[in-house]
Order: sequence, then C-alpha cells, then structure tokens
Amino acid sequence: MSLRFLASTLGLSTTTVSRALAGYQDVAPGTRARVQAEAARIGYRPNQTARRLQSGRGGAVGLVLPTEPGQFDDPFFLRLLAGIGPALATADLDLLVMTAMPGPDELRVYRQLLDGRVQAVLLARTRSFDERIAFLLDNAMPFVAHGRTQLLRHDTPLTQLRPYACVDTDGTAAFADITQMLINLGHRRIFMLNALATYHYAEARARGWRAALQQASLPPGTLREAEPNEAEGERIATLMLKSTNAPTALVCATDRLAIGAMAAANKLGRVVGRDIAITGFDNLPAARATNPGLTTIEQPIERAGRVMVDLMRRLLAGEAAEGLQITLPTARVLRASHGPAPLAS
Amino acid sequence: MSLRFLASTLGLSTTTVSRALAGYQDVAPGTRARVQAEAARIGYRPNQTARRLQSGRGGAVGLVLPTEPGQFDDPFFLRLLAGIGPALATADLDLLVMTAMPGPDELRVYRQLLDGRVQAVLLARTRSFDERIAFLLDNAMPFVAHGRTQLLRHDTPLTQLRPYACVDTDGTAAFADITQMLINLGHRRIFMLNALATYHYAEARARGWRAALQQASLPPGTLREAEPNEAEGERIATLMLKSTNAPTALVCATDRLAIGAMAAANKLGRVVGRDIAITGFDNLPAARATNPGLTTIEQPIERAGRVMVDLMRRLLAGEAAEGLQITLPTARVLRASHGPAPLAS
DNA sequence: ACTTCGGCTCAAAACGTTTTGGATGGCTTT
DNA sequence: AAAGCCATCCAAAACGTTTTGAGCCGAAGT
Repeated sequence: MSLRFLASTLGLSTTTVSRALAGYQDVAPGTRARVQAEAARIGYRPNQTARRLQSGRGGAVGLVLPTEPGQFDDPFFLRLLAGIGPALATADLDLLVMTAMPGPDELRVYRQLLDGRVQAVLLARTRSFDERIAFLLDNAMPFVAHGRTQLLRHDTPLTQLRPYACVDTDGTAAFADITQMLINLGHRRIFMLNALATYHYAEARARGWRAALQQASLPPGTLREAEPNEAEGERIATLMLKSTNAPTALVCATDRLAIGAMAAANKLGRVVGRDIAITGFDNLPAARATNPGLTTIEQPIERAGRVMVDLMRRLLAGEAAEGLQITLPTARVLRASHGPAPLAS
Repeated sequence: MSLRFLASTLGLSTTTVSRALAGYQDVAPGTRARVQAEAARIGYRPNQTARRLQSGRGGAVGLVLPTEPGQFDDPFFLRLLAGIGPALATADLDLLVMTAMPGPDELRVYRQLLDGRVQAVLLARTRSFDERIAFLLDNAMPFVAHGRTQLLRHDTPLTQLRPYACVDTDGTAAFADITQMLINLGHRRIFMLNALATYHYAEARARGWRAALQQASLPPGTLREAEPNEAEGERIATLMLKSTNAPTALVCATDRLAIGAMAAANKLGRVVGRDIAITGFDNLPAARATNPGLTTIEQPIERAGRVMVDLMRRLLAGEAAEGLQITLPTARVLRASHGPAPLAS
C-alpha cells in the first residue's frame, strides 16, 4: 500500500516513484526532488519482503549457532558476530540466526535455510567430518566456512573432495610455534591437552604440536582430549600431573582448558611458570586475570568475520570457491605461565 | 515458479495444491495424498518471502547485539540466544540479528527494523535511561525487553512512563539476599564493586545491597563502578583493599569483576574466603575454576530467552503489555570465596 | 512539414504465495 | 422432476515492490 499510496498522493505512477527513489536517470530532476521530499516527509520505507520477492534475492544470509551445552560460554561466536554484523550491514544484507544442537536434528535446521529465505550461509567451527558442509555442497547453497574440514561424510570416500570458500586461522603453525618455543626453553616432555578431535581446529592444533616435537627429534608426547571447558581441563591436567613421568610443559588447545589446568597445578602445589609451563589459545580476557597471567595465542576473530562476509560477497558475485580460501595469522601473547624447564626434570 | 510448477505437473490449480498442503478440509483425501506425495518427491518448499508478503506478517523478530568493545566475551547473549532460538523455531519465526555499538548510531539500526522485515523486537541488557525503548514505543513496534528501565529520555519528564513487556531477573532481591548472608556471617564493612550505572541491572543490584545494609542498620557502604571485566575488577579491588578501613567483604555485580577482585586479593596476599569474602553474579564456568571457587548467584538466562519469546507471542496476539511483565528468580551458588568475618576487623 | 530523437512518464507483468468468492457436478430431498 | 445441498475444485485478486516495453510530447534535424 505504501509505494502506491506515495504515488497517488504525488499524482504519479508507482513506476516513476520507484525509479525516482532508486536513482534512475530517466526521471526529471524536479520530479525526483518532489518524490524524495514527500517520501522523507511521510517516512516511507520500502517493504523489504516485497522487494526481495521481486528481486529474487533472499537479502539475508544464515548462520546456525551450535548450542552445545558446554559451549554457551564461548565468546567465539559473539566476537565472530561482531565482525560479521557490520560487514553485512554495509552490504545491505540481513543476518538470520538459527540455533541447533549438533546431532541428528542439526541438518533439519540447515534444510530450512534452503527455502529461499537466505542466499548464502555462514558456517563456523567446522568439524573434522562435517556433514553440514557436504549438505550445503550437495544442495548448491553458497556458503563460507570458518575453518576447514576433511569434507567427508562417514560413508563417502575421500574422492569427493570439493573446494569451498573458507577462512581459517593457522592453528597448526601457532602450535608448532609455541611448542618450538617451549623446546627452546629446554622442555622435553611437552604434553598436549586438546579439545575433542571432532572439531577440526583441535586436529589442526595437535598437528602443529606433533610437528614441532618431531622436528626436534623428540619422542611423540602424550595427548588427551576433552570438552574444552575449565572443569575438564582441571580433571585431565590433574591426572597428567600426578602420573609418573609428568610433563614439564602442557600446551592446551583452549584458554578454558588451560585455566582448568592451572587450577589443577595450583591445587597440587606446583608453581605454574616454574614447575610447570602451561599455555592456552584464544587470549580470553580471563587469561589476563589468572595467577600467573596465562601465556596464550590470539586469533583475529572479528577480522575473520569480516573476511567471511567479503568472501561471501565475492562468491555470490560469481567467483570460484577455489580462489576464496584465506588463512589468517595468529599472534603469541607471552605472559607468565611459561618459563624454562625445571633443571631436575 | 514452484507452487505453480507443482500444480501443473499434477494437473491441478495452485489454489488446490496450496490448500491441500495447508491442510484445508475442502480438498478430497485422494487429491491431498497425491499432492503431498508429489510435493515430497520433488522436495517442494514454499518460498518464505512470498508467503510473508502475502500474509503480511514479517515472519521474523529482530535482536540487536550491542557490540561493546569490552563486552564481546560476555556469554550472556549467547545463552540468551540459546533460549530464544528454539522457542522462535517452534513459533516458525526467524531471528534477525543486527549489531550496533551503543552510541549515537545505535538508533539508526533500530530504525531499520521498522521497515517491515520484523514484526517484533527483542531487547536485551536494558539501560537505566534507555532511548531504544522510548524509540520502539514511539514507533509502535512491539517488543519484549530483558530487564526494566527508568524509561525516560534524558529530555523528557517522568510522566511519560508507559508500560512495556519485559522479563527481568530479580537482581535486587539476589543482592539483598547475599548481602544479608554476609551480614549474618559477621561482616560489617561490605563494599560493592558494581558495573556501570548505565546498565539497569547494575542499579537494581546496588539497590539490593543498599537495602540489606540499611535493614541491618549498618552505615551505607562504599560503592565503586567499573566496566564489568576482570582487569577493571582487579584495579578497583586493589584500591579498595589497600585503603584504610578496607572491607571484609566485597560483593561484585558480575563474576568477571569478582574474578578480577580475587586476582587483586591474591596479589596482595589476602586469602580469599578467610581474609576477605568475595561474591559474584552470573555463575560463569570460570567461577568454578577459581581458587577458591567463587560464591556467586545464578540467573536462568536460557529460560529468560524462552519467556521473552512467549511474551512476544502473546503481545502479538493482542494481549496488553501491562500483563506481560515477569520476574524470574535467582539462585545462590555457594562455594568457598566467602566465609565468616575475620575477628580482628 | 515530416521525421527522428530524447526526455519523461506510465500500464502491465512479474515474483510465489494465500485467500476470496464462486463454479461445477453429483447426490439427496421433496 | 425440480430444488437444495454437499464435496470438491478453481480463477482471480491480493500482498508491495521492480522491471519491461511502450507511449507521449516537444525539440531538433532534414
């Protein structure tokens, strides 16, 4: 009723009003001014739904938040959103957020995204075997992922590797780097406290840790996996620290695991940074408040969000997914939870 | 093209197909079966945009995430989303998430929500003087807030109080309760480390703390405000603990402030739980991993999200906002960061 | 004077659905 | 046999925009 109403008050056709507001050149300057003035006066705002129906473009992109019981507290998605939001606003796209618990019902949510309400999907926290990616590829829905994957369903062979747009942070390099640093400090028994291998990032980080050990000709270290939260970190670290041949250094896949590990060390009377080196990943604000401050690794999450949107726009503009794969660097944040290896190891 | 296509393959009209799928009674059982079978076969999914244009309902609700530099790490919004998401999915509504930095440009984002893309707005983390609420009321956009407000613009008088739908957690009662508990433990100098009074929740919590002191006929205590993060908590707590007449108990408006305060106490050599009692609010997972464990207060955030959606549906169904105001209870989580007041105070 | 052109405007179609208000035909009722 | 009544179906309108393809008119060109 709105464009039509505006047109009738002005004594013009909806066509002319539409074109005047859209900035077409085939409308007289005087008319355009009149239209714009009246539109501003009555506060006309075009109906987005109608506009989208007509233009065929969904006008929105989807993002499914995995609501895992243990993961709500993860600031990752919020920071990602902080990067994605403004970038999408610039592109005049809406962000449709849905939630789904990882599991059998998850794909049902993704299926809903196929009905034309979004023109692309953003996918975060990829998993080692990510059905969601296979699903989106199968259904020709454009998407950009944060993180890579093995891109297999459990029941399909490796030959199905198909390229897709993604931005990733180089967790492998980051963990190779920090492990190398610990080796240089004299550490020889460097254990890893990893997140579940389900997550691709966990796999990538373990790869870096292993590579650094191998490059220094050290024996493979002990690795344990857990849900990445403080309680699990404390539980596993306690076991590790109490074992014979306990580590002198413990690299953790996330800050939350590291914070739990520090709690474990404290309770066992080990001085973190002297008796045991502990490192994390994420650089949560809490990592500054631990005692001692946590040595960790920072990744540019907001920036990753912006890059995802950029890749998505280029994908929608027709660029091939092959060329839309970007790896972002990480940065060491050195605090006091690490130090040289104790002499009497 | 889709419904039409389906209709033409079946040799039926779009009307009949539409009504068959929608479950109307004026379509023959056999026909309905045929339609449903074919629809399932070709994987027909109605175009949501078209459906919404026709039905007039936006089909979505909006939520604006405040992306404050210091607040990304706050799990609050993620947990709220975890409650909101499934509830909205049940109601077959989409969630449109936008981001905005609090400030002059914030209302511009809210203005965008007025153009028919959403039929209601969810508003979280209300502020003491909340222009957003005034704006939504002025523009007759239905909304549900998490948290109350004074509901004034800075330039309008108190007489403009208008009711609106909201769900709130009783921070006042929670802080009265925990302060009372500390008083019962013998504490007499109970300071408060509050979030900025800009946030309404900060004001509410301070009210409870003050009320408990007053009820016990204690002199008003010292209150300091800060951005609710660990660094600020540590900074302010250090000042408080070093001052003459230092507190024996410190109630913090958030866990992150409390964790910072614990770090401050540790660095000053005070044993938390014995020399100084410290309490928080939120029950973050990190509150379990501190040493000692943080005594804190838990609020049902996911539940609040679900309730918000419920209120919104009732609001859209025509119920008056007056009746749509709900207060949710909190729960004490007692750990080891509090204890009886030191004898020689 | 007749055409051509360019500037300006508009009617109508299209996007994909739901809803309205019949239409058709067979079956029952009188 | 005429009238009424269901059950089943459908054509057309509607939602609010954008786009297509013309149409009109005055000015310039021949």
